Amino acid sequence: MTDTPGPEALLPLPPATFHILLAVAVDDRHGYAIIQDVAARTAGELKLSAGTLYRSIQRMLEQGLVVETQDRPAPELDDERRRYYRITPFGAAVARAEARRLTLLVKMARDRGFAAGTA
Amino acid sequence: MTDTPGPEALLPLPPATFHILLAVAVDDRHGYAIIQDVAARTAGELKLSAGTLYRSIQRMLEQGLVVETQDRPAPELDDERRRYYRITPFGAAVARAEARRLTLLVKMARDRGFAAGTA
DNA sequence: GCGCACTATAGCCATTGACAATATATCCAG
DNA sequence: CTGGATATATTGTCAATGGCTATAGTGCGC
Repeated sequence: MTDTPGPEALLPLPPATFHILLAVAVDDRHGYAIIQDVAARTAGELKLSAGTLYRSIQRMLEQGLVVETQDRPAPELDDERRRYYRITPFGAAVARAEARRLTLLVKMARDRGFAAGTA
Repeated sequence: MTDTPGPEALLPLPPATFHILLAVAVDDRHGYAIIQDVAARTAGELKLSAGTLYRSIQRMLEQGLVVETQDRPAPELDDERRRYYRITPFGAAVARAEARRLTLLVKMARDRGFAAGTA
C-alpha cells in the first residue's frame, strides 16, 4: 500500500464489514465462526450469508483491515479447510471511527426525539 | 396497504432513509431543505445527492414513512416548486426502532473494546 | 448574458448483500 | 449403504441502494 488514507476514509463502513470486525476483535476467527458469532450476537436478527461474508473478507484483506494468520489451534481442534483472520491495528482504528460515527448518529436521533429506550 | 407489518420489518433502514426521517422529525421539510439539513447536521460529512434523496422519498411515501402535506408556509416564504414532507406516526415508530438497533450495535462495539468516547 | 443557487426528476453505474449452487468431508439416522 | 445435516470455503446472479450527472426552469449577482 502506498497510501495512508486514515481510518475515516473508509467510512461509513458497510454494515457487514463492521460486524466482521466486531467478530474478530477479540480472537482470531475463521469465516464460518464469524457467521455464527454474528448470528449469536444479534440473537439471530442478522445472519450473514456465506456470499456476503467471504466477499466482505476479500475486500477487508485488500484494505488491510484484517490479515490471514498462520497461527492455528492445536491440530485436534483444527480443521484444515479453515482460514483464520486477525484484525489489524488499522482495522481496529477503523472500527473505532465507525463506532464514533454511529454514536453520533444515535445522539442525533435522540436529539430529534427518537429516544432509543435505554438499551 | 392493508397490512400492519410492524416497524421492525423495515430494519435495517437504509442510511439515507434514516437521515431523511431525522430531517423531517421536527418540522415538515421539502426535498432541498432535507439535503441541507443532513449536510449541516453531519458537518458536511454526508451530502445526500439529489438522486438519492428523491428516490428515497419515493420509497418512503410508498412505505408510509412520510406523507406529502398540503400545509404550506406563508406565500412570501414559499416556493411553489417545493413539495413538503411530514413524518407519519409509523415513520416515527420505524425511526425509534432503528435508533434502538443502532444503540445495540454501538453497545456491542463498546463490549468488543471499541470505546466510542462516551456520548 | 453567464453562472450560480434553488428546486425536482431521471438515467447510468458501482458497491453491497441476499440467495443459491458448487465442492468436499464428516457424521448420524434409517 | 444411502440420504441428510453440519462444517467450511467459493462463486454466480440478482435486487436494492446510493453517487454522479444531465435535464429543466426560476431568480439573482456580476
